[in-house]
Amino acid sequence: MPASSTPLGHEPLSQEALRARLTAHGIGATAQRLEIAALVLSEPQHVTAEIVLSRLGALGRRVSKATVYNTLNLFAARGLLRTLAIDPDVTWFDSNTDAHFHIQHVDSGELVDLDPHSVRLVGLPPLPPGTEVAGIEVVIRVRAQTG
Amino acid sequence: MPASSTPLGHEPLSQEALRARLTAHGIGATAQRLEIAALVLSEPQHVTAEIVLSRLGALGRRVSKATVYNTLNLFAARGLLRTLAIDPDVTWFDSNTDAHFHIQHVDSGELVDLDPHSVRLVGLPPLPPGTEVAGIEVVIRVRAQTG
DNA sequence: ATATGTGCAAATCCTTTGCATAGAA
DNA sequence: TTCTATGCAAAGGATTTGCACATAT
Repeated sequence: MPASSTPLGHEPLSQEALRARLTAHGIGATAQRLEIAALVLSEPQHVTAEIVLSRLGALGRRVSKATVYNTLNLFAARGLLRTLAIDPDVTWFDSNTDAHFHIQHVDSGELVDLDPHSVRLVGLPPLPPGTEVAGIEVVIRVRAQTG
Repeated sequence: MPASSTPLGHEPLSQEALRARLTAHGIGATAQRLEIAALVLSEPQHVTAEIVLSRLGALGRRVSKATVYNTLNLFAARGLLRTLAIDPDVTWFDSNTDAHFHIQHVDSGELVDLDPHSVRLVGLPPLPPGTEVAGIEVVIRVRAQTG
């Protein structure tokens, strides 16, 4: 576990800081990974592989789709990102790894963080014997008001 | 599956009752739909298209994969089932349409209802303006205890 | 008859994978 | 070197779709 370079972990990060962050997580700092890290880790956000790919394209950086998927999955495995398994259509990656919940617009798929202080999960559910919590996800799906 | 309780609409259903239920929801009562309804609506449970397909096969009923998907989606659209969009690998359909949350085993994918009385969501999240709640999903993912 | 539903196969879409090449230690 | 990462295209798996045939009212 790192915790060395960035207190909150989401300040605009220098190339050096990014490299240190990857290294601290046991991730080799390649050009492509640094590009993706710069896009994704600089501030809390929700991204899909497709989004990362298009942003890279907009910046003129050419990174293959396979590498984007590999990198996002690697970051998630090493704790730099959190995988959100709440959308059947696409895998979302969250650069905010703190415990928090989400609002999703069902029409656009867009995700928004839920204010951690506004909603709370109360009560200890009886877990199946021999199991432990791997993660908790709360999604409030919203749509445009009808009528 | 021990039916310790019997939520609304989950009594063992006769062919007549099933037909009436479909008709009441504006669904034409075809042979295939009745087969699937008998399997799925008779008691609260979580199923995937694949599960329904294999159960039908085990009973010697031949229903095409396309029809199983069409039927489950139709049932969900008409309110007989609830779609659970919490598993990136597969779409789960829940024949318990009452508000409740879930525990999922990350290894097997298996879903279990969370006792509605043990866990509660507290606090009103500020919804994006012009939106209304379409649904709320809470998933507690568990895994086999390590160590 | 006339509108609907079913089944098969092909098509889609997201994601992963195999393998040859390129880069880093 | 020697190990690891990248890129391309193909593979994979769940779900949808087009269309001809069958069914129901």
